Amino acid sequence: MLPPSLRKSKTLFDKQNFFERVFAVVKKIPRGRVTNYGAIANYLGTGLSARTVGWAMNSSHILVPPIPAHRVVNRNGLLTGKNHFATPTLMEELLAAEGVEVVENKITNFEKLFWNPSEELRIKK
DNA sequence: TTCCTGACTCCAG
DNA sequence: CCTGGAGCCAGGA
Repeated sequence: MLPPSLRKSKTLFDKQNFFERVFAVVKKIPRGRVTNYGAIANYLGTGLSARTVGWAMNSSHILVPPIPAHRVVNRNGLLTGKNHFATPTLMEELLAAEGVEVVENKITNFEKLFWNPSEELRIKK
């Protein structure tokens, strides 16, 4: 039985390390590749809490140095978080600089560029 | 403490 | 193909 303080989170990951885990994964995303919130959540074992991953990204801008949050988009390859960057076009520009083509706020060839942490990082169970 | 919101997803119509 | 509702977790008011 989990202690009351952790019982709320059934996925029982240490809340204090959750952000660190998210950041650690994001940092490992190869240049020119992208992933989505759900994949990271799944990798961390939080499964259905993709929103929390996005929330972590929201807090990431205070990090020094900042993590490549622009490589994380939603499941459709849509740049849903672009408005949270310094400028509305910064996210797209950063991706373009890595060779990732973005059209209408959407990453083209998203399936090919998709980087799945659960596979790439080879989780042992 | 309760209520609300959100860089998400999934599922039913 | 599009829309709405529900589940999810952490912070802020």
